[in-house]
Amino acid sequence: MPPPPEAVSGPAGTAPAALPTTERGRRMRARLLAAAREVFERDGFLEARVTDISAAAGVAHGSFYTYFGSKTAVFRALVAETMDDLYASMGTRHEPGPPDGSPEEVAVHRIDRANRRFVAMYRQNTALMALFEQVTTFDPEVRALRQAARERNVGRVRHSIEQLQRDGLVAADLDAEYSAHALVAMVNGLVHYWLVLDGEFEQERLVAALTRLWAQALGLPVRT
Amino acid sequence: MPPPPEAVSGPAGTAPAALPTTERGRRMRARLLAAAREVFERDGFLEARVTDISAAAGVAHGSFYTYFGSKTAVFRALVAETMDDLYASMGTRHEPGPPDGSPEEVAVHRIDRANRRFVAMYRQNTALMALFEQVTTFDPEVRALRQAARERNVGRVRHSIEQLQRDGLVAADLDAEYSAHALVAMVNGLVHYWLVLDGEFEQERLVAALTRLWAQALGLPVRT
DNA sequence: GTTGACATTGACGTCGGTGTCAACTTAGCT
DNA sequence: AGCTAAGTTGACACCGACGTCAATGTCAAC
Repeated sequence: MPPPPEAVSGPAGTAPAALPTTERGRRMRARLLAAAREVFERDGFLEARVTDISAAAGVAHGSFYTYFGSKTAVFRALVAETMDDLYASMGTRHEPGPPDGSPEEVAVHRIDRANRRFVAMYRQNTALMALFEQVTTFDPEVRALRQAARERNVGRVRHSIEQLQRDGLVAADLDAEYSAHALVAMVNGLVHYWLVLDGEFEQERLVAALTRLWAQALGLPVRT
Repeated sequence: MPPPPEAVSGPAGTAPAALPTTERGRRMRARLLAAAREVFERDGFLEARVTDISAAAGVAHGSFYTYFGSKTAVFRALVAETMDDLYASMGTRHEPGPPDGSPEEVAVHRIDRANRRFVAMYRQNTALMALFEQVTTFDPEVRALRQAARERNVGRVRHSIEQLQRDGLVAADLDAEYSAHALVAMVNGLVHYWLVLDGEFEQERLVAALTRLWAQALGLPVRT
């Protein structure tokens, strides 16, 4: 009996592939994950072979299946891991003190910093982000992971907008929730589009455009 | 010799698959193309099988290969065909006369119409557009097709902006070329993001947001 | 140093989709 | 009716990726 025909819904999966209990096992899993990232970035999701991954990790083909049930499974693990890293690195960080200026200018400056960080991150992980986009289109689980990440992001932005409203810098009647959604969608969409279609945008100019759009949308003064 | 190892770069291609010369042949090709669209929309690119396509068209498996060299080949044909249809339908069309109002208001109204048409079209072909996005990420030829389509689009927008500048409605020192790129990227990106991530945007609201962003970017008065 | 649970190995069977091809059908022409 | 080129058919060989598993290795604990 080759693959036990148990009705598990996993599209290409096999055994559950439990997490390792040993130190050695954990190292092995990590190596496989790193190798998977490498192979995926080089070959894309479709072209990547499980064989290539185990080969890149320098281990036997079979070992792969000790830790991951299928190619899709490693990919999901990779997405989860990367998303965590990503948000850790994007969390509130103490930037070199904001420039002197009116509260509005400081706010715009902060927005600019955030956009710059986002674009830079996207650029550094272009291959992987493109892969995420790709797999999102056909794997519901990956889509869910990204959706969750996006929700967290929207929440943070909404929070910032509400803060600005409390400070009297943004009109109180602005729908913070909806605006946050729109702004996040805009940034993600723009950067994704730029990325996938190899647009002509130069990084600095893209950041400037984003910041301007945000400022305009929120009614903050734009520095020309 | 199974697949003749000729060094044609086609990733999964076979014979050239010439165009039909007979009326019958043309009908057959059209049927296959329609069936392909159907199957792709239902199953996605990866899950779609050449067998399913020929079955859906009600013809023998072998007939498929008379007209298309591979799954990728039909898909490309489908993209080309759809893009043509799409631009034909988006071309300048005589809308019900614009509302009375200042020239600025008329301009904004026209922008709103264009955005509305674009969103509606996207919505009607959601499945197919998502597929285009997906395949774009790994098929250079499809990417090229879309890039060309995007260039045409940017050209049209740039033309409109320049017209507005000539009419004195938009600042003359605005970089029309760059703005056109940015605006097109914004619309495509936003709509794509909304589509793929199943955002909460309601169609009317999305159109309104897009129009507002355009107007703000161009310095036109926004109707609140 | 023996034990046994955990980890690793890689040759192998299976599976399903792909593309081929030789035989057959259709339809336009003389 | 007979001929021929174009179109159609579907059984089949092939391929290559996948996931399995019996054998073997590792190492901490006793």
